[in-house]
Amino acid sequence: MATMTAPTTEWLAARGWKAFPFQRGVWREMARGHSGLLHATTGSGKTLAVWLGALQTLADTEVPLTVLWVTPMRALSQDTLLALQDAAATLAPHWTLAARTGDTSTSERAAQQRRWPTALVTTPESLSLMLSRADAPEVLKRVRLVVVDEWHELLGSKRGVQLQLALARLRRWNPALMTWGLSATLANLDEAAETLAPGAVIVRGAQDKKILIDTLLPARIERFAWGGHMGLTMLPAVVKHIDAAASTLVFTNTRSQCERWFQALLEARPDWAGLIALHHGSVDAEARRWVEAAMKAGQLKCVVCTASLDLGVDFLPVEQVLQIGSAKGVARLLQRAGRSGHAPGRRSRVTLVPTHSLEIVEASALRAAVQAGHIEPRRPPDAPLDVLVQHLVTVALGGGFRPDELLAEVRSAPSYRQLSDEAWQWALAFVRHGGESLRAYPDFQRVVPDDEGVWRVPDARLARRHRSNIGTIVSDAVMSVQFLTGGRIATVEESFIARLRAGDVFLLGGRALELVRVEGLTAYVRTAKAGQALLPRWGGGQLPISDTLAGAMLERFDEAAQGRFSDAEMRFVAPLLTLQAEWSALPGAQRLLAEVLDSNEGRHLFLFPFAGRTVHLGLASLLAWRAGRDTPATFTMAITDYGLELLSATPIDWAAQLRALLAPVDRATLREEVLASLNASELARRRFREIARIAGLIFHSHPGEVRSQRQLQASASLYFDVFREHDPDNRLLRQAEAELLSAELDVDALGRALARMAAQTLDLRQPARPTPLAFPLLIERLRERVSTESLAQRLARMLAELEAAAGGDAPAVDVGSRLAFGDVQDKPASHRTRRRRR
DNA sequence: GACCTGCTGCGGGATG
Repeated sequence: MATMTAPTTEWLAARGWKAFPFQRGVWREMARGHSGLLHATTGSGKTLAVWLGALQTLADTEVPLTVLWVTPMRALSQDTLLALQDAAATLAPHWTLAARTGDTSTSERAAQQRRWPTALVTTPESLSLMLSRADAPEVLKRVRLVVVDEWHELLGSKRGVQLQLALARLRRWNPALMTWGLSATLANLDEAAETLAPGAVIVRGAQDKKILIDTLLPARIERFAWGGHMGLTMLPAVVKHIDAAASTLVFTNTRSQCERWFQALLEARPDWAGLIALHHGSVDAEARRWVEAAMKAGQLKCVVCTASLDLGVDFLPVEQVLQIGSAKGVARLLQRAGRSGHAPGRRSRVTLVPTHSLEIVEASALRAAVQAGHIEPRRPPDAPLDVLVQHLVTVALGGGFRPDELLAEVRSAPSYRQLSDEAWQWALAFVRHGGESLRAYPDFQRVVPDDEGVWRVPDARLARRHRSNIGTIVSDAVMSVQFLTGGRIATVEESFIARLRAGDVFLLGGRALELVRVEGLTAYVRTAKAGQALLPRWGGGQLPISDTLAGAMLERFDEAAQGRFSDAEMRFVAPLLTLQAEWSALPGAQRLLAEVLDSNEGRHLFLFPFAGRTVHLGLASLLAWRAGRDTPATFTMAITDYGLELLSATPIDWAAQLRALLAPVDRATLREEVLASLNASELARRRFREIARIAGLIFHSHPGEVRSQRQLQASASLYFDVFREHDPDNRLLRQAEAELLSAELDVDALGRALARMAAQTLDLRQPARPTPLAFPLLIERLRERVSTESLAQRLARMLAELEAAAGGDAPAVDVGSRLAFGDVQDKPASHRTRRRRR
């Protein structure tokens, strides 16, 4: 047995590490057996700090599974394993280390089980799978330390909740278990620490990362920003910027934007072929691994990517990061900036590339927020029953449980601290026989108490099915896109391919492809000529800008209102803001701006709460619903991250009514009103699919079987209807509604926004024409109504006339004549994506 | 021919 002493400064220096004070802080806390949360800037040596602490504290014991190291990504597991092995080779050569994820081969798994390694690197899902082993208690009770890497990534999701339940289990088996989280900085560090482990100490690591944030400003200011969000007008400047550095990571917000930019860069610089690559969630895994390796080896000049490279392989050679379009939040920007200069003492550099004028204000706001240390919080989900139900079956497989004991354990997981007895009984009944409406079906009698009162899974087939469906990530069914000759290219949502016909051309994986035929869940393609392609649209989440960022923007507007333009970005947009102030007013932290404008379409209300598009969607529906309660009226709405538009044919007296319509109400009333104002049951039905999957009602996969999206949606929908008719109190139904309100509509944020607006001065203006702030909303709504061709023409005309008016020599524009829709046929929004060039 | 919005992450194992 080797006993380790603290590594010497020389030992650390030889590996390029300085002994930072926070590292000693971690070692001291560990020596006392404390749990903790270590937060520090990326690339500051968090991993080594905790690992060295583990070696010092635990190296004189060498039992199987002394340390579990949990990472959110398989790719990270491999990297982490190598880093841990390096230090252990010198300091604890008697330790064995291994990784275990979905990538681990059957033979490796078998070898691990014959002799568990001292330290195991794994994922939350693989940890849950280990809990489902019959010998889980014997094997896992020896764990003395769990390290959770990138805890901020897991904290706010059901994956984090699943991990909380696993930790609660390990803690019951070993009450002295230490838990250490590694995290980026968050607004709610206390909550993050407490959610990880009760009483965890917070250790602040190195925060001295130098981050340089600058903005690529366009050649001239567009006072009426409408130019889409692709940002390709910035191409020449971006090319120049990439050219000037050895290596660049270009972040885009969407996969289609990623594809489009990659093509555009290649067209601009054909000599970069082979030197630039693209990387996003739909690109084939093999191709992604190649890109990561090539970037790491310094063979690539530039990678265009989405959030797929937010985490992951640490690219030492990355010199700079470009962010095309809004970063949406302070934490996201920091995360991305941290991809460059990823080593202690090195500087990160991120350059923002705005795709419309207001994003230049965002850029200024982002820098201010970073300087002030304002970073978004991440909040754990509250007692999701689908995750609990899955966990119950897992535990029943992993040695079985007695309900009373398990209840205490589950309540020790912070997300379930308030779990009611009724909810617990419901969850038990659900795994026992599927709840009231499913009693008749043996497939839902998953867990049964034996003679001694221990609940177990008696059926080997159900056990196997459960294991192959463990996890909380529910993604849409995707089709694999392959060449006729067999090479896999990428995956796209079934719905995208379903819209195409043989012969159609689309851009994917950096290539123009022609669809040949579809077989099952595979689409066969051949190479087509570039230049005439449809862009795939993937079904994705919507990313509203964060409260933190929106708040920072309002502060910028306040400064502008006082005539202060404190940085290059604000000076650049000064003409836009000045015009806005002239024609109407600027919004501000204490001032809620509303604009009312009449056209021959009707009366437009523009409101600028700066609360992000999710909140604006709920708010627009709520306003329309409240307004229509007294006087029947039909509204058309548009939303952006900055504001909303309500258009009514009837001349609503907004000046008299708006204040009252924005009145805050208590939480329960607000939830009722929001549900009433939307097509809530359809939205909840969609939400229910995820819950049904996690709770084990429907199955993502049986080994050797692939099911299409349509099948899954159909069966989820069936359960939804059955429950609603025969079991209306079903708690999974209620959860779907609650998640719709919280996760999708963010009704609590809406409540906060209403409260904030009530405290603001309402500044209602009646401008003669659409203002720079209103213009994007006008466009947003037009986009939904008219074809792109005529939209472009109309916009060009509107813009020319608004610019003329802004120039000062033109008479006030009669907006009505500009907005006449007589020449335009209304079309469903989907036509925009169906359009084909012939 | 210009125009295009909408992210990421995981996952079996008994038997021969």
